[in-house]
Amino acid sequence: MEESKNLSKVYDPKQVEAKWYTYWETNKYFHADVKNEAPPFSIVMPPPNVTGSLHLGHALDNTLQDILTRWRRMQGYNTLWLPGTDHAGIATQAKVEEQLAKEGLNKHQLGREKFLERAWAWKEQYGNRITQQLRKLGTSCDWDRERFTMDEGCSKAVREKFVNLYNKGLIYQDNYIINWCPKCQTTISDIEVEHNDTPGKLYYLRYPTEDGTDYIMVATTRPETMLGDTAVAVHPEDKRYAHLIGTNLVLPIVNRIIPVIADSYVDSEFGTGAVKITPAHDPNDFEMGKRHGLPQVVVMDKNAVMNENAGPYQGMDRYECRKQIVKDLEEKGFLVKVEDHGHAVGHCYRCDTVIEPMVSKQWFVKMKPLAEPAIQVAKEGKVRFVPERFTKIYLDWMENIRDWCISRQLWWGHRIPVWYCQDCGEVICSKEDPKACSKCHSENLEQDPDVLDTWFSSGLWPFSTLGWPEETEDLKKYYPTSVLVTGRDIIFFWVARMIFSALESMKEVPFREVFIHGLVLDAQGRKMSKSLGNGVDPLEVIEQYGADTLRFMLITGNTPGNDLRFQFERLEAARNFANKIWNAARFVLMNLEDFCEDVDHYEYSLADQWILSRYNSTVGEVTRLLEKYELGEAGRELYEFIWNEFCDWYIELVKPRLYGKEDLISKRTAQKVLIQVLRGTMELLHPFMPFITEEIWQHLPHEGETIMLAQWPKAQKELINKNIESEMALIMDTIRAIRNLRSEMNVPLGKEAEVFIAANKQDALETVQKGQAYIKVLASVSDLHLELNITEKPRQAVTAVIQGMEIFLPLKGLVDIEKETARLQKELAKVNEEIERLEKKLNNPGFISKAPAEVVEKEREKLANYQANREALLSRVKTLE
RNA sequence: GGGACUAUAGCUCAGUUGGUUAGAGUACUACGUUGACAUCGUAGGGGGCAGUGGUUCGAGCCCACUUAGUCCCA
Repeated sequence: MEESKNLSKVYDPKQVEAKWYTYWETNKYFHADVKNEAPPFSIVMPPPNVTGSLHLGHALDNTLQDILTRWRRMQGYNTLWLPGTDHAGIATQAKVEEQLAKEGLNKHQLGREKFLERAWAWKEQYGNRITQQLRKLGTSCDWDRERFTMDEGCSKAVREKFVNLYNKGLIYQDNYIINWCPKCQTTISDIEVEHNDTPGKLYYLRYPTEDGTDYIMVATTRPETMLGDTAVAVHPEDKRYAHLIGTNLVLPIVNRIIPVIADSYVDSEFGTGAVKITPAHDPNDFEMGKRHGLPQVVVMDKNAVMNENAGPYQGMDRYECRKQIVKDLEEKGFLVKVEDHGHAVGHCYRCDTVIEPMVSKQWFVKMKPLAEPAIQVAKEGKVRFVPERFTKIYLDWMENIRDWCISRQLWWGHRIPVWYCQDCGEVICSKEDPKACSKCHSENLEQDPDVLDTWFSSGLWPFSTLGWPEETEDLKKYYPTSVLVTGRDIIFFWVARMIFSALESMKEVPFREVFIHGLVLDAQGRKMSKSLGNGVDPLEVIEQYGADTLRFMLITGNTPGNDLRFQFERLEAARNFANKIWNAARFVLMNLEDFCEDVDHYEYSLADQWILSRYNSTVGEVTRLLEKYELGEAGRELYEFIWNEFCDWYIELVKPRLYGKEDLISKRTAQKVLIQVLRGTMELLHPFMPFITEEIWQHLPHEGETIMLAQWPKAQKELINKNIESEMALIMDTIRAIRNLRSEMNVPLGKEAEVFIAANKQDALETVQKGQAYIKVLASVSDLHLELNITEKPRQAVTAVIQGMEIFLPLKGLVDIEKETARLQKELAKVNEEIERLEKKLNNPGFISKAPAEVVEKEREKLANYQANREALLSRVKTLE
């Protein structure tokens, strides 16, 4: 306890955070014991990119998880928070390629095997960075169980899953229109395409009929794709073109003969109502091409450069080609007009390159059969989204799902476990690398060069990390997990895929609840991005303000599912809160030196009973809010309790008892209550601000090794006392009223004053009597004259009225009777307004008959109160006349 | 084109089953070096809840429409 006297006046997070984290981790407090009989509570961490670094989104996501984890652990659950990282195919490969480029190399020079060695080396070098950064945030996850999507177990799970789906006929290979990123040189899935509104042009082109007597005008945003046109489509009911359906057109420049087809997909309102169809380079055209059996002419290569099918344009970049083709069409008279036209253009979510829809042979997962059960569980509430509205977003997507393209033309990732026999052409899909062809026994096998979409492995995360496909103890104990905490931006990418993957493999949901949070935006409400340079580095924030402060700032002042703006003012407010707690604790510790616990007699004062009542209400309230995932509200509740009740009132009320030497019992009681309430409050706050609470808790008398494993406080209902609370409320109001009068009359608190109080009711009189000492100290009153009805009310005084009780602050010679009368009249006017409003309400028969009795009763009480105030004010005005 | 979200004090946001005189932080004003804290204390000013119309005894909260902004999907 000696060192407590030396606690610095300002809280310094640096001195405590590293110390406690090491203590927790080395003592294995984060470790979940599968043998522990308590009911399980488990979370798997959304794995950050292995080579990434911590950003505010991670900070928010992991703070929320840590709060839930620490809270449940304190509640006694067998709590597992399983951490890990994701191999992040495209992102990591891109970084390794970047590194190679600096050495003047590219991956083809290196070859696949060597490249992968480099990639693993990169992973070894940077893979720990983000997990170290997570530690700085205070995350209490079980590092002994840390996983990586490409570790042995996860890789095994991926193969198991792929082969199972393949054998069920749910994985197939097909020529299909995919999204090709010319920069990343790989396909990306539909949801990895970001559609940005881009200003563009709408080109009107004239396609002549075969006999040259007529023409159809089509409108397009991508004239260069005309080289791959294999039809023009119109709506079957469009009268303008009815006579041309079934006839042929001549494709300008190329001179290919293409048919006019009718398809109800065409929007007659758009452009000219006639659409050129390029099945190999547009997803909608692709579908239409399939319906009508149209040929697919691919006119670009993998670099988005025009290929041999582009004739004279071969070798041109797609945009260069666009310019040239427009020019040529114009010269030849095929270009009719050009209009400005904004439209959504698909960009690669990784590199922001405009993606090129292209027909190509890829692997797909058949989604309909998998989506069906995934829809059911959400509808039946077996997976519950918080906030609830995200259920609809999830369902809309699931119900309109398209097959999932899972092959990626990358090297870094899980290689597709399919081999092709070079001799007999047999296709072998196998969990183990096959030695020979199962059909012709040839050993001349070649594995499919592609790897799987990263999300294929992260889709298995909740069960692969627990040991699947083995039936491990962990899997039995912790699966299904309790809740998944993640950002609303990856509901489709990840949440949905985990749900359908789990249902297929485990026949059980992966998690019972999904707690969705919003994005962390900058102070102006913009997304943080590298290109804007508006990102805030959480590690710098931790360095400057401490992890507790960052955590508290991130979870308060925002509600579940909504985005949150990062503002330094709010960070300062959280920092000040930490400092306030620190100093309250310092105060308590400084006054504990002579405290001994083996006292068996305590006398609880009104203030003691009040703070215990408030504390116990807070316990109940915080617990209730956490159960509802209202973490921000729970944090706010604690903030208010600590600052506005414990510090502002209780500590102030208790000071005389601590400083006084006479009444030892009273002093001991105050010390006991201070310890009890502060310790309990630290325990409640611990999930939110783990470091400062541990530091303080360790200094307070306590049992156990760490606050982390302290029992979560239980509300003692018998200590919640509404009478005590309303008595204190009257006393506090009285104190405020006196302070108010003093402030208005410029009587500083340093100068003691005499005060008269005329209570209008016996119970009010008794309450104020009980609170006399408090009033004297906190309102700086020298003599308090308290009577039921004062016969001689001081004339030279200013007055306040609360609940019909009159408070007089005599000011000899200082009171301007006229001014004071005016002040009272103003007050009276306000009171009259309220009375009028309430009378109107209470005279409304509808209100009396339909509103609940207690509401009516409440309104009556209010009215009585105002009437009492009016009486008092009126009589005061009279005495001043 | 479909959908979601947001609109409350100068700024950032709470206000969860409709019921005090709508709150907090921050900023602002005045006063304050009383033995936890100036990263503080006391007191104060400031909005009638985007608009319109409805339901209701009663609406910031429910419904419809409108406007503005953000985002998702096609």
